[in-house]
Amino acid sequence: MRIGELSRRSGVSVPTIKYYLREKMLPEGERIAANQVRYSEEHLRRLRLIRSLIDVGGLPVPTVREVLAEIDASQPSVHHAVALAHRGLPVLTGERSDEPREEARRYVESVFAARGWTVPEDHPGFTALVEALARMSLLNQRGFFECVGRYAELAEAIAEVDIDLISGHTDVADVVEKAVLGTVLGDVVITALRRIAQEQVFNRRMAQGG
Amino acid sequence: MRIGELSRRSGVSVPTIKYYLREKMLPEGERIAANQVRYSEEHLRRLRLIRSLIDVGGLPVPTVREVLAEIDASQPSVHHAVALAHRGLPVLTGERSDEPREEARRYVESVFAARGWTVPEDHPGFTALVEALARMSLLNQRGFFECVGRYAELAEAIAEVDIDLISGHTDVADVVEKAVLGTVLGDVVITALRRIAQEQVFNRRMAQGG
DNA sequence: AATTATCGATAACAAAGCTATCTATTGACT
DNA sequence: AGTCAATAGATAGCTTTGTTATCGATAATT
Repeated sequence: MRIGELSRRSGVSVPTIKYYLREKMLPEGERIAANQVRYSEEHLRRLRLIRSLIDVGGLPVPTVREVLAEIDASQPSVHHAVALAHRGLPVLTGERSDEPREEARRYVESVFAARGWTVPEDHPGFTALVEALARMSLLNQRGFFECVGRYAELAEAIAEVDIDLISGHTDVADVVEKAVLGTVLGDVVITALRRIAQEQVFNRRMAQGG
Repeated sequence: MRIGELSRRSGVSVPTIKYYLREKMLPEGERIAANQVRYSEEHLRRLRLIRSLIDVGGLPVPTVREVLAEIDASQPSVHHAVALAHRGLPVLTGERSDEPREEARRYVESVFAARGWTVPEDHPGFTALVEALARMSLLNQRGFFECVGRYAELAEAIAEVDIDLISGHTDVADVVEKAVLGTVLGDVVITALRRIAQEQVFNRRMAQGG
């Protein structure tokens, strides 16, 4: 198909498709003539993947490019691809370590030790978690700390479901893509479900207790 | 204190503080002279709240302003404040309803019916959820649908913890602020924990099964 | 033959979020 | 009292991000 049809079927404007081509997020099509390029169903699929990561997952364009590069690699790594995909999280690595941050860090370490989790200090998830708790502490909301253990337990149950979803597949590229989507769109799904569940629980308790 | 000290103690530059004042996110200080304003500890706290919502929660500035306005309201509503705070989610309401979207919508409704959840069709969480699943469907990842039920169950367990945290407090403004922080920073906490838990579960299974 | 689409390159645009500049005060210190 | 840094308020500028528009030359379509 030509770029016009690709645009129509994907819902992405022609200039934007050209932009993605320039940014190497979309591979070049098959050159038919000096001035003519043909695109395939694969391009359509790739475009849908890009748009999903951008407007559902909220990933910035450069991150999408990196994630796609990893998916396209000859030896793609699930671990690396998902790590890249997590650039949606606040990146808060270079922060100074003042007292509330140290307190939060010690607390998280104790919770993880209790669960038998082993996490490197510079893990993006770890630093994001510490940062969130440090802010809570700064805002005198230290009561939140007590929830972290229970959240961790439930996060583990979620992760079991996540890993179930990708295990049993052998094609590496497929697993990587599933992992990326499961993580990025999965975050949206879980956040949305949490939001809805909060209302259900809230309403139920209002009805019961008053 | 004067604006310089406020800047030093909060880590926010003077021009940025002035910007937040212009944007009505930070209330005006006490006017000492025609050309002199005094700020309080409350301003410092507010500034920390703003920065937490922006750089940990990732909320856009206009959304932060709305959330703060609700917190400041004479009769603040937890429901409304949290709804505003959820503008971090992809806002995908005006989407056309094509076949994959309809399929996703029907599926979500069946899952909710099974759990006894009642949700209006235009609920932001609902539309975000439907959109995420529709994209999965478009990308031939319909296997993800089967996880939604389990995710919903776990989301409900998370929501129980969330509601526990804010119940038992009587001051309305305090409850609203706790709810907003619990939702916005809580999302970051849960996402980070999920990411870490995925690695733990993955490594554990590798060790066991191979 | 006439119209429309496409190509690649480059420039323009819009929003978001800060940051810088400017002038007239004002406070702090010697 | 005199000097110098800080402040207020207003306005303009900057950077990044993501997208869109323009253009001249070719190619496809009717």
